Amino acid sequence: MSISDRQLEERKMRQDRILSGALEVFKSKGLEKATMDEIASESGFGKATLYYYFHSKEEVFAAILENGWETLWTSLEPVISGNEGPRQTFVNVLLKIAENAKNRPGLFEFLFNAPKLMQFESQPWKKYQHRMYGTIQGLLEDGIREGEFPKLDSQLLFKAMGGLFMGLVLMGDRKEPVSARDVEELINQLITDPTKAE
Amino acid sequence: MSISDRQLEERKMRQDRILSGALEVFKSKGLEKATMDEIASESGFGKATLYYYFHSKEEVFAAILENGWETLWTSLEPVISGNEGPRQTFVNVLLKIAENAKNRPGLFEFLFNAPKLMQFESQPWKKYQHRMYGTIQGLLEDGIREGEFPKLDSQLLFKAMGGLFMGLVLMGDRKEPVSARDVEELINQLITDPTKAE
DNA sequence: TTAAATTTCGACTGATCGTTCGAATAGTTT
DNA sequence: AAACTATTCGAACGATCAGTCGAAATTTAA
Repeated sequence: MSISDRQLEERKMRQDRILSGALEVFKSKGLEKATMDEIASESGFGKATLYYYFHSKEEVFAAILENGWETLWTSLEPVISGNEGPRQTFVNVLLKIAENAKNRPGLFEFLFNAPKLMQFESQPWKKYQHRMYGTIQGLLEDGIREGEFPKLDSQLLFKAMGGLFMGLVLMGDRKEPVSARDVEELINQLITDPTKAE
Repeated sequence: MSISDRQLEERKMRQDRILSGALEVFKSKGLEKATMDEIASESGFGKATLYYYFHSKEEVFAAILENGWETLWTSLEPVISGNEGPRQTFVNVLLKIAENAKNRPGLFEFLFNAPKLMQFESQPWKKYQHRMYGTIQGLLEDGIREGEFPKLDSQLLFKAMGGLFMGLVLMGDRKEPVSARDVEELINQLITDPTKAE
């Protein structure tokens, strides 16, 4: 007989345990300064055992990103295929991302910032990243076309709104995370909505 | 006799040459992956010579940040002490930063992003950073009080506007940097100005 | 129970790289 | 020119650490 379901499941649990130990270390040290020894002791395995589950430190790192992006994207899909207007859908997407960020503190700083300086061979998480960015860009374009956003270059608007959101969710002290209410209020008060001009 | 002015000046020029070589390397490799050998060959000195001018790799890095922040802050001072309203002054500050970023491409990504994961002993550039953030926060508070921005929590507005600006200036392809015109137009069209509500 | 497969791990290795050494060269002063 | 100072640098050192090895422990299958 081959390998049992339970075995596969347990193996996956061990991988996840390694991954979450690794995330802690990466968060505090960054990719380069994090050592496999530290990841090992943080996750409760011997160093060599890590190499039984992953080929390299980079692979561990990549697995964290891949997992994170996939989870994020999956949670976003229903929001995106909802049938509200572009502007509201856009806000809903932000709210959902903020919710994710709240549930897994620290991970999202990674998802968005980590891959800057990194030329691994394959970056499978980029698939999700591009999908997400594409979707958001599309929402903004639709919103502009329908007059729910000011008539601006959509690339520019994308950068601005992307940055704004990063600033809200990922900046400053982690102690007081930004609430969903804050995000929604802020966008609606701050960002001109031509359809609501009095 | 002691050391001549010219000698001091030449020494400073050599330090600057090292710093700008180092910036190139740090930009493409990051702090950890950048090697002193590469910085040496990039700046045209032998490796040991670097240590004649700086005590360590970290000191080189810190000198880049310190220089950059000081230059930035100095260029900001006249803008800040101008006597336009808070909102316009805020826009002017952003424009000035964008101008700086354009003149020294790549440096500003550093100034704002690099010090995240870094616990050096002394971080003298933080002085400028705090001054700048404090000033901007003050402008936003004044702007809110005078009704030039929506009535929002100023911390939140600060994060949002900070992020927005980072997104504009530091995100995406470096090839097509955001122009001053873009920044100004975007802020004025995008960010609600209650005094101009029709 | 015994054989086979899976999982674990401490000790070792090899490469990388920050930093130091000591000596050579260039420049300045007397 | 001689004495002194400032500058340069390749070679060597030593610490760190990713990744490997081979054997032990544990689990599963027969």
